[in-house]
Amino acid sequence: MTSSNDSENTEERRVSNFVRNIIEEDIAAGKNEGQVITRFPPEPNGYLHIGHAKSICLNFGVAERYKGQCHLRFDDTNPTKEEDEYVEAIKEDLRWLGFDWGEHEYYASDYFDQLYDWAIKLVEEGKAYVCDLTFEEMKEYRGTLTEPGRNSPYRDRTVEENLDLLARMAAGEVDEGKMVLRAKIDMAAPNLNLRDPVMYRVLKMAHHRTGSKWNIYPMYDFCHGQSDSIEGITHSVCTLEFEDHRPLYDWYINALGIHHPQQIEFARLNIEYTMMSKRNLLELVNEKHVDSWDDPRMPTLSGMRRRGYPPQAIRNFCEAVGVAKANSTVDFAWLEHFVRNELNKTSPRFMAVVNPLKVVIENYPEDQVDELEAVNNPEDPEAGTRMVPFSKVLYIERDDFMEDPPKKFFRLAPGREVRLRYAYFITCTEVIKDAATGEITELRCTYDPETKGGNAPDGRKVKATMHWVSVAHAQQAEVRNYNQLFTKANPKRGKKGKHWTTNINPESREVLTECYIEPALAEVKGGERVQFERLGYYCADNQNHTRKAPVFNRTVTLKDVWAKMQKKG
RNA sequence: AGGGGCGUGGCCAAAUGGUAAGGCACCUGCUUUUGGUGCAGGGUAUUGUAGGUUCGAAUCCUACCGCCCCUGCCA
Repeated sequence: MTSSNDSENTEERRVSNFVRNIIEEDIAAGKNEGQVITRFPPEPNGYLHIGHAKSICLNFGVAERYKGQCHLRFDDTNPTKEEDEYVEAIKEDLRWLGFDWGEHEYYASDYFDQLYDWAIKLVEEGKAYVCDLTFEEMKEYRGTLTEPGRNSPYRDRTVEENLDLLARMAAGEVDEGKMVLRAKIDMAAPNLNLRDPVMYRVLKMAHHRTGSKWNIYPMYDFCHGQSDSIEGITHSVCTLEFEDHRPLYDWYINALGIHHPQQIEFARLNIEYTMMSKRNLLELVNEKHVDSWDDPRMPTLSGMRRRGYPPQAIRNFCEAVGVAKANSTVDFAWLEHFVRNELNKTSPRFMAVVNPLKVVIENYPEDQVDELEAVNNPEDPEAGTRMVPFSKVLYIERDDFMEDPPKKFFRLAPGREVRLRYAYFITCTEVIKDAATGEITELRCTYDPETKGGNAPDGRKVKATMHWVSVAHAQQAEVRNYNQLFTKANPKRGKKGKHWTTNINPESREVLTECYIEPALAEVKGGERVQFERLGYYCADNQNHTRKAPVFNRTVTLKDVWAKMQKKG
């Protein structure tokens, strides 16, 4: 894999974060024999988003940096939510990001037998019991944040009875919701997680990997720490909300006397104008606010892939964002910076007119066609050149002409001369309008044959260079311009009583069907990333794009000082 | 209110007692056949507040303020 200068520089600049500091101290102290084993533990119940990418980059990054390894483990303890489809999608996203877990692909369900044995051990030691309380009763017995809970009336069952009941639960003799296995810890603990937490619940449902073998399934809390332990994880990196669970994991691990991974919690990633919770993303999909999980407006990795974000840009972004314990929300502009930076170096340039205005070059011979040489990527000489056809009738961008331009506008206007990129200087001589609506329908211009290629022999300068396309040679295409999915930087914080979906941006997608692309651009394949000169970076849609009916998604616009000036007024 | 965390410029984030990095954003110039890229420069911080310890504090202590998480048989 080529590591770009950018990623190397970022690597150098980011001297430390607290997770790396801890690991380096551990290595220096000879802890775990200097080994570093991390893991990325997704639940296969949805698609990965950029928030996961932060965790992925951290876990795989740290493993690589310290010559360790990172496991991929699916936390599949709840058969009611998990599916193989998600397992495959997650693996695809991970590979796309560029990470390799080798043979270290695991499933929490691989440990179900071991977990059950451990549960029996805890029962035998009087550290766990079967409880018949209903949901409502359990809640009531749990107490509140400020009041201690009360012991369950089933708390003092004999070991024999507990063993028998647990076996019956496992054998399918107990209905769902009737009994659970709980750890006997402390109903008065100020940390609610320690108030006799549930270890096993009855779920008579087939599991995507273990089939119908089990009628009971371990809770995440009774599974996660032990899974890390079994795999010999040295540093178990997770998000802040699990800080409160650490004492419970410690309790299980100590009670079982097994390897103790060190859990380190960090703040999850938030980005302006988007949201990162699987629940909300699922709602966007289910309620058809977006087309699918991989809708280019989604912050999912599959959505970003479809939108045209390069994986390296996401990795560089995650590296730059850093790792800390303070909750934070990153500027959207920062993400876009990394996307542009990567794309600028790698995408071939083409001319495409997205909002056409017809231009007739009056003094250009009717049947003549010039083939003009254009540079494919000024940032990369190796990308070479291509030929672009020029003829009498062209399209230019509607925004590139103003009949009555303000001072700062230096594109085409009546009587003004500009350059058509790689072609000629042209001067606007006449504006033709629709008699009824007053809309400009066509421009008449003249060209200077001496300026072929874009330079005037007499040395005269021109203030603007514009992109264009020859009508006779252009292919029509669909262009989907995407904007922020939400109108608020924090979509969740809207007016009181208003659902967050009311903050969805009605202009998040603009579909343009009357677009024209130069011939070479029509050769591009689905998934390829290109630049439309002067407009932005685009990606041929990885599902709908065909040679006959091209479809391009806008990844991100180019920076545009003119647009910025207009916005400011 | 009980418990667990967190507060460094507009946004992230370094600095683990020695006198506030860096990036993004923003602003100025220069370069430019993308108003792109690149280059040069610039302004933003009494490090949440108030005290204290110290020759010296973002870093240690105390109090206060603010924000986040926790009462699923979800993860």
